[in-house]
Amino acid sequence: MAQKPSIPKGTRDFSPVEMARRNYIFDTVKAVFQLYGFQPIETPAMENLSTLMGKYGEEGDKLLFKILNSGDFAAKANDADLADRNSIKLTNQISEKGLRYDLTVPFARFVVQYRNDISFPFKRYQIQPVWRADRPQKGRYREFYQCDVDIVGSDSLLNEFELVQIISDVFTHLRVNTVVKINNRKILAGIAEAIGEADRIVDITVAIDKLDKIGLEKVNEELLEKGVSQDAVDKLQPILKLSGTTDEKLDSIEQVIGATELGKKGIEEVRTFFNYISSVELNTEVELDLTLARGLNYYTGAIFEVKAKDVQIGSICGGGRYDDLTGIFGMPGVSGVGVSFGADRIYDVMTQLELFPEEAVASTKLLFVNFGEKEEAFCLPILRRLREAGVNAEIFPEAAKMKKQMTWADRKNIAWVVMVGEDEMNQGKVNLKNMKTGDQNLVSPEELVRLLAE
RNA sequence: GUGGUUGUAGCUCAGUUGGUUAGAGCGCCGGAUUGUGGUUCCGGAGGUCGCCGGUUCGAACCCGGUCUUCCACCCCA
Repeated sequence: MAQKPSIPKGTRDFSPVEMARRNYIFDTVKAVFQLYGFQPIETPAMENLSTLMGKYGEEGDKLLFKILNSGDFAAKANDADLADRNSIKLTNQISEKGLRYDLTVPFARFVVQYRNDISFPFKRYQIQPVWRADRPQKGRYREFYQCDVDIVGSDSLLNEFELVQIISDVFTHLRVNTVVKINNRKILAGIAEAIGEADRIVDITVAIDKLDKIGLEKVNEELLEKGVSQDAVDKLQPILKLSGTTDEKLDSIEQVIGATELGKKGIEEVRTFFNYISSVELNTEVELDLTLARGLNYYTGAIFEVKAKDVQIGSICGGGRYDDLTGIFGMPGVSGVGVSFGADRIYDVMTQLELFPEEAVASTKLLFVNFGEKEEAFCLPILRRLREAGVNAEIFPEAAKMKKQMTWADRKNIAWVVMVGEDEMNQGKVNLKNMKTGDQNLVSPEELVRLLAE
């Protein structure tokens, strides 16, 4: 029985038009990365499960796609675990590889593995798909592309500043209105410490991150539910209600957390960062958002998130500083900072806003209509010369009906069509038709090449 | 992972309380135009109604399961 062809949930095919648009995004992102001195690397789609597991928290482990071992893996599995139907224990025995979940952890692995060949600070970019066994919904796919830029081996906040400029440049080129939100994990840690709940930092940050989504009351409820004391929640209130300019926010929060070591350091970092920001003109708004807590467990300093102003779709770019990601792979004391552009979400935003330029869909410039063998022989050398001159050109591969060939050219959005029949061959010329205006002219092959090569 | 939602022609969607042969628009193919596309006119093809099972004399319609879509939660690009 012929089954209906389909692809796995949360994955997508890309048509030529979609690819042209996606490449438009990738190309501009790439160009900006290179402008700032970053170099590309690639890593395999699959990594050893041991390098992936435990890096993204408990949730993350569940969202990893695991790859079954080759061969008769079931025979080697432990009988007791098989009988128990213990998925987690069983997984360890039948799977040792997984699809990468992001590009940062594989990059950390890469850095450690090639530490002797890399000169630090190492600035790399990486544009590849990642996979998450999440349930798909709007702007959320199981296979999607990330465009990562990271600097490892430098503590300087100049790197954070460079990243924000990259973000600004990318979205300026793409004509997407964005706001960059900045926070600092050290400030969050300082807050947790100052209110006497230092070890609850994760629960606290996750809860206050939802502030603009569920409101102050629900956040407080959630905090209490998670076991944060009433006293601590009370102390947190002034921080949640902070407003004003960046300087004002920093001044007020300093009064609360300035005494904690981490908090003090965090405030200092954010001040330095904003000094850099104010030293140049940026097209993008940069805002200190103390409720911004998103990000993976491994962030230790700055946290970034970029939102599209005109479309609601979650963040289209995010990142931060991680002080010791390479430590897990046996290389401690190397700090890194980076951001990741979500190409698929950027695509969705740009589609919704109709921001793709028409030229993004590159196509053939000229088509030779095929009239038959003799005419073919006449056209082929001319076609060759056009291509040598750098003109995207092609000939219809068979002598199909004129109407068929014209329709084909029209649908492929080809700008020019050349028709050569007996009359034209006798005169040694070709009939050049402009598909937009409908105008037709007899020109010599030399003229044709000259005209189209411009 | 939890709760909900969606699925009918290539695409967007109609389809009466369950009742003959399941429709439209767009697209596709052919013709008017044997050397001219995008406009117009005429004609044509295309469906196991997501899949499997059940109820019924009878199911696109009711019930169960499953897959898919989208949404909320969780989390995230």
